[in-house]
Amino acid sequence: MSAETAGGVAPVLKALADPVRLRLLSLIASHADGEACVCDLNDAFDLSQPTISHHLKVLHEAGLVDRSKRGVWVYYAARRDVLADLCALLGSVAR
Amino acid sequence: MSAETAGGVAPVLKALADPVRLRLLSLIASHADGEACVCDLNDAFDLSQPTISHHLKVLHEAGLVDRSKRGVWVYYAARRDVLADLCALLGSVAR
DNA sequence: CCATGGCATCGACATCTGTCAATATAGACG
DNA sequence: CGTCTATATTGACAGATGTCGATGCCATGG
Repeated sequence: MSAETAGGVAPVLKALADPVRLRLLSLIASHADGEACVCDLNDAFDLSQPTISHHLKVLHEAGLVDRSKRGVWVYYAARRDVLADLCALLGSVAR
Repeated sequence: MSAETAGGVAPVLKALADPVRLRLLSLIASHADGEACVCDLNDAFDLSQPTISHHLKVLHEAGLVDRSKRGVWVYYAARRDVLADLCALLGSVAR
């Protein structure tokens, strides 16, 4: 793997490398339509609302979730393609 | 994904979430027999020998590489199965 | 127009992380 | 034994990270 590739992939892995963010992404992806409202996500954790907001921002900035505001609510949607690309890259290292 | 699963996978992802360690693992895995001597790895980076040793330790403690000493040299071998399991888990989230 | 509720941002704090120079350890070979 | 040579450990330091309370922003409803 080139240094450039590694430098590009590492931030995405870093965004995933947290138990809270892993569960957040999993929760979002397992929702119907692959998107979830922040209000639902807040209730799933014993963490403050700003902390969840922070983790969602990290996932978003890594390109792992899309963000869309509809009325008062904000929905985050999982980027399955990004996850699949990452998976393919790891698979190529394993093989 | 359960909190326990997330808590178990996150440390492995954290070990992977560094450009140097990604390239290290990739280098090790791409070697014949899937293992590489530390002396080869040191030369591939513009980093001090202790720093490389530190990163290898992180990879080893995460279970991503095996360590075997043969004479004066130490060889690290990629755990392809662990990488494959991780890949499968990410794939299940994406799907 | 003001109050409320959902979400983001800020500031602060303790902890963790990546890096290096210095030093230790441990085989191999005179 | 003494001295290389290869690798690991230690100590130190700057910068990043996860968390919270307080606060700000923005739609919606009275």
